[in-house]
Amino acid sequence: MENIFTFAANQLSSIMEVYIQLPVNRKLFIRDPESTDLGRRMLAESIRFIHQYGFEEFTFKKLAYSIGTTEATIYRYFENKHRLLIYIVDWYWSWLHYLCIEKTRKTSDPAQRIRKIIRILTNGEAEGVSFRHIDKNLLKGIVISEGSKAWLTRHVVQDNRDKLFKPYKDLCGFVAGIFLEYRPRYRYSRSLATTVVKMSHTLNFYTMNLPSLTDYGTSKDTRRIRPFLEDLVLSTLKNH
Amino acid sequence: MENIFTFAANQLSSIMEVYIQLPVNRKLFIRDPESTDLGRRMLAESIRFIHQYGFEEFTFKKLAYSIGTTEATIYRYFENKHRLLIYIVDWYWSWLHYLCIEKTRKTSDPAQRIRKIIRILTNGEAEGVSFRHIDKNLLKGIVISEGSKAWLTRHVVQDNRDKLFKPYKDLCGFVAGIFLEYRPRYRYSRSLATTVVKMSHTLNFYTMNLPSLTDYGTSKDTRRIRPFLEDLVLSTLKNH
DNA sequence: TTTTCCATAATAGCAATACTATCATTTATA
DNA sequence: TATAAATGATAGTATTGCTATTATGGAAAA
Repeated sequence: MENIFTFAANQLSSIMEVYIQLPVNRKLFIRDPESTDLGRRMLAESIRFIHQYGFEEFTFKKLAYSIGTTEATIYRYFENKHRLLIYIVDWYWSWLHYLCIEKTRKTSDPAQRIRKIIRILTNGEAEGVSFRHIDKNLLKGIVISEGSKAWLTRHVVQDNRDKLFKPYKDLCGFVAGIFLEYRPRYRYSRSLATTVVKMSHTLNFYTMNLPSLTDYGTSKDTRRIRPFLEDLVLSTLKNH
Repeated sequence: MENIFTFAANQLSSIMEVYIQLPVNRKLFIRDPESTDLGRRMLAESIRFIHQYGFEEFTFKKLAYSIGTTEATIYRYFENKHRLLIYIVDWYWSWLHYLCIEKTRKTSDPAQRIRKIIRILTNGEAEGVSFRHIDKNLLKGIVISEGSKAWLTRHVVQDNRDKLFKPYKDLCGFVAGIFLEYRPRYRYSRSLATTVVKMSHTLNFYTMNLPSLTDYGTSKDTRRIRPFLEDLVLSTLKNH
C-alpha cells in the first residue's frame, strides 16, 4: 500500500533515534520551523509551555523570552499562536496515522487490525520512534486538552478549506477503512471511526479531570478506556 | 421518582408559555441574572451574540453596549465571561436533563426509553416548553460549538470541585442509569452515556463544519446522527 | 576581500481586552 | 421621606496580539 508516509517508512531503522519528517501543511507557517535550530526550539518550547500552562496562557512574548529570542522573530515563523497550535496538533495526528499504518501492516485479520488500532489510539505512553525536539508524551497531553481548540473557532470552515485539518480527517478515514474491511456493509464507518478517535482522547481528559463521567472511579486509570472502546466497536460491527 | 426538577415539572401546563426556573449553581453569578430585567437581557443578548460571533469575539463591553448598559454593571452580575458561558451551558444541560426525565416518564420498556433519550439528544429543533428570554435553538448551537470551552481550561479541576459541571454530569449519569435498566451487567454504562451525549453534539458540529468526518456527505443532514447512535448503543448493550 | 543579503535583535507603538476603582445618580424599599 | 441598593459615567491599568522600523552580525556571492 502506497501512502503519504512511504518516504518516512523507508527511513525506519533499528536504532531508535530516527528522524522522520512528517508532512505539514505549508499554510501553517510563514518560515518552516523545521528548517532552523531556532524554529525547532520554538516547537519544542511551545509544546512544553502549552502543556504546562495551557493554550490561553501561552503567548509569543513568553515563548520568545524562554528561548531567548524576540516576539517579532516568532512572528516571522508563525502568523499567530493559533496556527502554531494547529501545526503541532496536525503533527500529532500525522504521527498517529503513520503509527496506525505501520502497526497494522503485518496483520491481516480484520478484527485483529481493529484491536491494534484501538490499542494505538488509547495508548497512554506515546510509542514509536523518537524525535529530536518533539516530546510526544507532552504533545499527546496537549492534543487531549487543547486539541479541539484547533477547530472550535469562527473560521473553521475557511481553515478546513485550506486543508488545515487534513491529518485528523485522514486518520479518521483510515480507521473507517479498517472498519469496512471487517464489515463492508456497515453504513456508519466514518461516524464510528470519528467517535473512536474522538472518545479515545476525550475519555482520557474526563478520567483525569471529570472522573464521574467514566466508569473508572477516582483511580484515574486510563487503561480501561481501551476495553470499553474495543467492545463498543466490535459489538456494533458484529451486529452487521 | 423524586428528582431535582419535581417543582418545575409540577408547574407544567397545557399552554406552551410556561416559566420553569432551572436550578443554577450560585457560584456562577455574583448577582442572580434571573432576578432582574437587566439580568435577563444580559442572558438573552449574550446568547444571541455568542451564537452569532463566537465566544472569543464576545466581550462584556460589546454586550453592555448592545443592551444599553455599562461594562461595570455586567461585572456586578458575572465575575467574567467564562462564568457566564458556564452559566448558559449549564442551563442547557439542566434543561435537557429535565426533558429526558419528562419524556421517559410514561415509557416503561427499557429499549424504548433508550430510543427516546437518543431522540432528545439528537433533536435538531429544540423542543419542550418555551422560555421568556432564552432562545433554546441558539443555545443548542452555542453548546455545540462552544460548550467544551467551559471545561477546557487550566482550572477544570477547581471548577469541578465547585460543582460547576454538575448539570452535565447529572445528565450523563441519568442516561447511564437508563442503559443499566436495559442491561444491568454492562460495565461501561457511564462511558457509553458520556460518549452518546458528547457525540450527539460533536457529530452535529462535524456535519456542519467538517462533513468528511461523518457519513452524511455534504448534505449537512444531521438527522442521520440519530440512527447511528441508536444502533451503536443498542448493538453494544444487546451484546451483554 | 569586499559587498550584499538575510535572519535576527532591539525597540517602539497601537488598538483591544479584561478587568478594577471611584463617585454620581437613579430607583426601590422601609 | 429617609436610606440603602442598583446602575451609570468615567477613568485607569496591565496584558495581549499584533505591526513597523532600524540596527547588527554572519554567511554567501562577487
